[in-house]
Amino acid sequence: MQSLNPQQQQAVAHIEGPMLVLAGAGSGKTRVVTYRIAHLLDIGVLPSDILAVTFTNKAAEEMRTRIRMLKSAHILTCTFHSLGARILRESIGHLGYLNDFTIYDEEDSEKLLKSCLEQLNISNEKGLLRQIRNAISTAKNNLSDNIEAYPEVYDLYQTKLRESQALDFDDLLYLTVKLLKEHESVRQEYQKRWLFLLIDEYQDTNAAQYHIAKLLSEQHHNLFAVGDPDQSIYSWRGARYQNILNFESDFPGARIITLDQNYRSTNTILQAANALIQHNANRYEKKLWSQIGEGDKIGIFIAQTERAEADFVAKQILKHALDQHISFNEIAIFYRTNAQSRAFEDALLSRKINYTLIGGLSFYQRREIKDILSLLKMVISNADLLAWLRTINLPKRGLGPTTLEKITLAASKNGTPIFTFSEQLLERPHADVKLSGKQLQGLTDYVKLIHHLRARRPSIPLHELISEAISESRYLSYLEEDAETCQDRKENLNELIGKASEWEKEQPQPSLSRFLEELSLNAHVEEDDYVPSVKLMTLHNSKGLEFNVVFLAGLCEDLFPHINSKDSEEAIEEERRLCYVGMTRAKRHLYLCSSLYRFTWGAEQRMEPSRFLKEVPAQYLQNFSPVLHTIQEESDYSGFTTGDRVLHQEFGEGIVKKAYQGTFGLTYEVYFPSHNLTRNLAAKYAKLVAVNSRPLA
DNA sequence: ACCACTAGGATTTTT
DNA sequence: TCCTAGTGGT
Repeated sequence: MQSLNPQQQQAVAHIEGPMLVLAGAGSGKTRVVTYRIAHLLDIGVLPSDILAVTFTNKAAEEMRTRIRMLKSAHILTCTFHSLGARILRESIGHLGYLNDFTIYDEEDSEKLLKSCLEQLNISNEKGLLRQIRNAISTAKNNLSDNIEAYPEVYDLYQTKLRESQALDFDDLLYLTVKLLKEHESVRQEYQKRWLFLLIDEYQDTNAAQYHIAKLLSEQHHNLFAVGDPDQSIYSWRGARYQNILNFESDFPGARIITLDQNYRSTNTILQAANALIQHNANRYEKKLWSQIGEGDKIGIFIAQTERAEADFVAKQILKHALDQHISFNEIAIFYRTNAQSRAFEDALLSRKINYTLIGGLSFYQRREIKDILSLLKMVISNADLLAWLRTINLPKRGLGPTTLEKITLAASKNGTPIFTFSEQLLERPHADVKLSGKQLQGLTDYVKLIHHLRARRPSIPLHELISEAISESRYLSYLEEDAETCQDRKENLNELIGKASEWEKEQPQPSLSRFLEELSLNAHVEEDDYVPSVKLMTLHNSKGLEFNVVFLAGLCEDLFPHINSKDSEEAIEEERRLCYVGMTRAKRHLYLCSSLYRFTWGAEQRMEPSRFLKEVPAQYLQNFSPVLHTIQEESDYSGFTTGDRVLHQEFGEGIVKKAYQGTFGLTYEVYFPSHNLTRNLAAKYAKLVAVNSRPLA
């Protein structure tokens, strides 16, 4: 307790009733949550009475380990989605579903939706598929069961999900709310199970998540919510930061505590971030402060091209690593869209800097992994249509799209699960499905393969089952058709086997179904820390993390803020919050980078520097850019141009005569009247300071 | 049914 | 620039 400030202490000591902690960036939020859990345990609350819900798997993991550092108890920490999966696994029967449903990820549900469009003869023009997917997702997250456009697609999609005995990600929330709302006994059961409920990142809860929180805490009222409205960045996923502002009225008797002392960043970084977020009209005033001291100025770099931008970042990373002995693990590059990562990967690779790409296409989303996992899904399920479609013709068994459509349609008409239907087809022919001898043989092989794996499942460990699935299906010979990618893919499969056996060792009761469930909800938990590496990620992925050195890249108008957010001030404000989140991840060194030209879709495009650059006052900035005049015209960055007055440590006041790119990077030719001396000074070595008001004598 | 080739569309952000 | 859906030949 003594290591906490008074506000933190109050939050930690809070026991019963609703509480909202408005926790600014870096204000020790995780610490407060973990200490409070420890405190609850100290006063005799059982570990099993406590439920902590976070926003990402990573955050859940982090919280679990932080709690374990304090207490040896096991506290259930999970995301809303995995909480939903857990509840539904136990109780979905009340809604008329079977409880051994499979979970479809984004790719799966998009494929399923695509098949719906095809079946209804609706062509996927102008990203209609995506639009409908978003509409369905939004509807479910807002707890509505219809959409305006193409309701028939929604209906068919739901029907197909049910036929496949599958739930999509949004169902995990939507159906949980439905279950808790409509079945009082079920609701009471879960209200009794968890007497203390903690929710992190409360500003990013959507309607469904909000209702889960409300329903679960209705009896005991012990809801402890933590969040920061300035860090709400998921409105496009239905998040409503208003939830945090309405907390007092939603949960009568709520106490509210604000944490505004920042323990992470230098004052320069905080002031700059504060200044930026001030440009948002819709916000509750809160000013972070810190005792860490002023620290370095924020580096600004406007490159000519995105390549040059990446080069600067790579160079600067090496400089920090070599000069200040900062580990690569303490350095991160953030960008707005995943596609931006490539330039940085190239630059880091060419300098042999280890890096880890966070997010993006994860291991478990790779084709070969999903193929084999789908095969394993068929071991468990008779109904999983997508897993069946994915594996039935791998390797080629003579069953092409036309035949598959006939089979799936007939199975659907029959009301028979797809695999069961396949088995029946072998025994007696079906009027609508005529198969050639070759096709019949192929289908027989497939059914035999699944039967074989099903028979083997009880007697061999999981990782052996996986390698048997690979060998028995002759998957490797299929991979060998593409010589270029074959080696990589084989290695990935080996890694999958390795990961499975590792997982088996850790689990008290390993089973195939648990393994698959964990993977579908926890698709990226990788990351080996053995080799220090620079972390590359989107700004969204950066939430909740901190690094000694942060590069915020691609600060170009239309990229960040993104072009799609231009038509509404609300959306621009969310982009600004995203920028705020990025800046406040930095502990000591922050760089804001941009470029004047950028390759998009193969063509070079002129970009304007982001408005966010101009919203950070020049006094906090230090310009590293080579193209001074361009920048000076366009905004008020620090950095010097001809005519600027500067102060030098040794020579005193001087005037910049020229700025140019020298051997040591940006260089100034400066005249010092008091010494009657002209010197060429490299910007990175001579620490020149701006002299603002006073003219030279 | 499968293969090879081509034209046109794509990039926001995530559980 | 890269990926994928669509086309036409075998």
